[in-house]
Amino acid sequence: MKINVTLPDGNVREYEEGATAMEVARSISEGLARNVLAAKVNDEVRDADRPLPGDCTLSLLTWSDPEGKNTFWHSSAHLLAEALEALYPGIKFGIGPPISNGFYYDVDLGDKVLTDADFAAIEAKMKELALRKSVFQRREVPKQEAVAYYREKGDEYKLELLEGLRDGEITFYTQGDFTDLCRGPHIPNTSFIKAIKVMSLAGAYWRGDEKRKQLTRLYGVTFPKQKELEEHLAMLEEAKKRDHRKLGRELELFTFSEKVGQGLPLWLPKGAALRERLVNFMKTAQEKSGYEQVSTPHIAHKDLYVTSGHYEKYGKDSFQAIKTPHEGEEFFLKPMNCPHHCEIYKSRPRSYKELPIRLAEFGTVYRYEQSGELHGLTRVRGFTQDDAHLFCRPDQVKDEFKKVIDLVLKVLKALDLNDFTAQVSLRDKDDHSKYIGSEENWAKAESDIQEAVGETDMKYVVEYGEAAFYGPKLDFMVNDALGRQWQLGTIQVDYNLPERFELEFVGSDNQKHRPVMIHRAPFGSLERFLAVVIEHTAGRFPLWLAPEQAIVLPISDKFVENARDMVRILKDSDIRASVDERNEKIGRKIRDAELAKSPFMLIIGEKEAAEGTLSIREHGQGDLGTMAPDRFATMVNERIEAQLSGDR
RNA sequence: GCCUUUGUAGCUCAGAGGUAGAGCACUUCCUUGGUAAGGAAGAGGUCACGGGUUCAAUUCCCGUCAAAGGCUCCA
Repeated sequence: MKINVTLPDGNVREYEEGATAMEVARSISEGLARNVLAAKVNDEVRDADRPLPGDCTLSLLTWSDPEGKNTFWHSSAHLLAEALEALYPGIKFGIGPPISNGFYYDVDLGDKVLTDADFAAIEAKMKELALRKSVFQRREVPKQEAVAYYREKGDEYKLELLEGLRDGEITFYTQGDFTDLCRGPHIPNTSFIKAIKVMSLAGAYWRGDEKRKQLTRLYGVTFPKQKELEEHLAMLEEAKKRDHRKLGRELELFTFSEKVGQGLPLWLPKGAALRERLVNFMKTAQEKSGYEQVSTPHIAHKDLYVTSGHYEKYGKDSFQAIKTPHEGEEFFLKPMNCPHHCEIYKSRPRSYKELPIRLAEFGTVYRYEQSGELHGLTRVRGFTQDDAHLFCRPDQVKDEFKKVIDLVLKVLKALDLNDFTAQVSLRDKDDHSKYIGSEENWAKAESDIQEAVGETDMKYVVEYGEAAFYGPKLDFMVNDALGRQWQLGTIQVDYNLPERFELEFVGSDNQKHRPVMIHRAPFGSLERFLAVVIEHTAGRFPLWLAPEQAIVLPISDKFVENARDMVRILKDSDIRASVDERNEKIGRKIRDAELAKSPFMLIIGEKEAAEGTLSIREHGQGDLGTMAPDRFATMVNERIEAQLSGDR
């Protein structure tokens, strides 16, 4: 019997029945066979050495395929487990999956406490075992046998995993002396794993449940070539250099103080200038789009959050109430702006004619985050949202959504964040019971969102079951310069709050109707957004956003006065500039300005002073020649305009 | 909150059971220099905080606080 194998290029080849993917690879080329990690057979990823099931489509997976990498790292997790079992006999195993940058294995080490001093020994053991070229042997076993195996081994974690599996679908993989319950697939043998690094150590609750035992999680990363490991480590180094916490200190953007409290950033003048630019940028854009600015206090009466439902849901995780001394009334720091905005909406009767009403506020909110969760500016306890709430009629949802998407795209463009994905989060397909709001409204909003998104040219994915209980949403996940993904802007439809606050408008039928509310924040929070911008640009902010756009460098003190005059001229053209008045040589001033990432260095000496010009040097570019200050200002302002209109 | 690690000058980091060091930054002086570090001198630390062990602790032990990586959570 022969079978027909269809390859990705459409070629159909004939093989003997029982041929493996590896044999197919070998028939194409030895080189390919050496690199095959796994095979995708009719869309299922399988071991390359398993016989093909008959006529099928086949793609051979190598390191360059995401599934190939996953398989490689999954097998590496098994190798890590094998090494750990060899080094610490009797330990128990949780799970060991591949992740986006490597893999981990959760283990119960009993009384043994692992520290990073043990990494070298673990790596050495893994390398030793990898060289044995152990094959990953697949074996289908009856459930009883699997249970018996782990009973004897005394591994309650694997037994628990087995409970969730049906008889007949259980497979074991064995490489060397290590056998693991595993669906597979795996790479052909351990010798593919050439470069190994144990990265870090962490506690991880069994099955992510903090009431259960905390296991030791070991993270590792492996590669088929030593060079790739080195590149990976270099990439991590680069990420460290761009870390917004480090750049924030170096560029004097923000700081933290133990006295003020953790998770509460203090913005330094230059950082505050950045915030100011972002806020102004957004305000201008919003004014053009029919938003109205409002302003609400930082605290509110407990009743507000009882009405909104947040008190019940989050009260215990929130900060403690502030009580008035005589009446004992309870107030809370505001964790979000929407309840306040609902009250603004309610301040008078509303007609269908005035909808949509768009209330915007750069509202600073406070949330209690667990101490271990705080991280630089991306996770803080006090932050400012570029928040707005759109109150509209159900028939306006699509249009409003569309406008918000345009606004978000404009923001991302101005910040050069061109690599992003939009995620549409809809209801669980099978279970509509956990969502509030009418079936009719949901169905309409869900199709509105998808249509609105579909009418743009951006990439998007639809996730079912990811909607909030109160409405569907659209999130923007931005990939930064290092390929890391961040959730920034968000647009959410909300049926819950209009209900709870009993919001109404009078329709053309003279009847009362319930408006739909849309929450939206293109930046998300200024803090997190700036963190991403800092890391994405490595501190070289777009010209329009840079705290200082130009620094004037006099050749010697004789020209300080001329330099000051130049700054005055530039400021008249809205260029942010200052003078480096230090008694230093020009080389030094240039070096420091380059390190401070000043976009332009304007050098003024005898020649320029006589001509009334400036010698222009651009950050990272070098000398651009001389220019009169007004011409320089025009050039800068033209560039800014181009950046803001996304036209470059 | 939990697990592992860390906390020495403004920053980056050495160091040792006998009360501290470097580079950069800072101050003063000299130098007035043309596209990535001019020279000299000086000042600056309760070695995170609180206990304990010790003749002696910044160093060893415990606790607290803060930070890093992860887990959990995220209106």
